[in-house]
Amino acid sequence: MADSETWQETLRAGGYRLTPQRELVLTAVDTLGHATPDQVYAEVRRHSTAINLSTVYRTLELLDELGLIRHAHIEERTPTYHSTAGHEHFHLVCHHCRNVISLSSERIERFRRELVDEHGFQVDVGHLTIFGTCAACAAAPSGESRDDPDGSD
Amino acid sequence: MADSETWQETLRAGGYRLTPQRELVLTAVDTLGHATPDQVYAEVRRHSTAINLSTVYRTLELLDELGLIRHAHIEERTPTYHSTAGHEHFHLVCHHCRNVISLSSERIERFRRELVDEHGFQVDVGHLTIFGTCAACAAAPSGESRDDPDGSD
DNA sequence: GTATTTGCAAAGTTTTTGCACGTGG
DNA sequence: CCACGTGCAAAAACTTTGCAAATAC
Repeated sequence: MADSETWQETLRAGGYRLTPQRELVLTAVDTLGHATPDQVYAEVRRHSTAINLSTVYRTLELLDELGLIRHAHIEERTPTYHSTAGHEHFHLVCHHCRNVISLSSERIERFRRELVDEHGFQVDVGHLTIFGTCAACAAAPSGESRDDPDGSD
Repeated sequence: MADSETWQETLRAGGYRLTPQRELVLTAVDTLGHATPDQVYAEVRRHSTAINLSTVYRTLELLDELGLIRHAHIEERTPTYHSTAGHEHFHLVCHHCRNVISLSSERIERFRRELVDEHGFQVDVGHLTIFGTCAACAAAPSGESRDDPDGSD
């Protein structure tokens, strides 16, 4: 993880170059909070046309390897990237309204420890996504609170 | 969930017909434990050539809607289907060796309750996949225990 | 008999790749 | 300068769709 290093230092330390595209992608992920490659591309294009979708894919993969961003599986079949600038967190995603709630990794600490103690399994908290039904959607008898008419996934 | 109904009754109750293809797909998912559409297709083909890949996709979707199977996201961008015949469970998946450990929903009961109490969020346990590092891979300094040379995802 | 389901082939989406050109260090 | 990175276009991988033929009931 980038700890106290700047992203520039992290790239350099890995033997990678600082390019405008890499900065644009990193900034876009920070701005968006959570974003699929397509969304990152769209966000970058708002600031500059000087980027190609395949570069976005390559850059996201690189930044993920370097720990400057992380990805989880919030959408059905596209990874969703998020910044690692803040505290480590995981996600609750509502099946119905697709709202995403971010929770600090402290909230899962006890359960995480149980899995280590009993199974020797170390949870990757930053990658964790928990699906279910949020309070609002559970309360709505039909689907009044839904942004998305389809309750799939 | 299919509770005490047979799969035949569940299909009928939904107004759907009993077809050989639907039985073959359901059996394949039960046999495989966890499987992507491709793997289900391959398994079905071992018993019969009388099925088409698009039918597999359509059938998996239908069986999922009816609760006869469930899907989680174990692979990078393909849903993985599993039977609902046994007890409800969730999955631990190792990033490195890709081994899948199934745990009974009881194992997550306390944490599940915390999320309900504090956030009103009801976890969909059957859909839950937790990524991390298994005991064997944590012990292996380089990567001796890996089936998969790549530690991605 | 007839509405549902399937097979087939074609189209749609999303992601990856090869390669020549451009550029950061 | 020169190895690394990017744009472009084409290919690959995966999934969905339209429609005629087959079939469950």
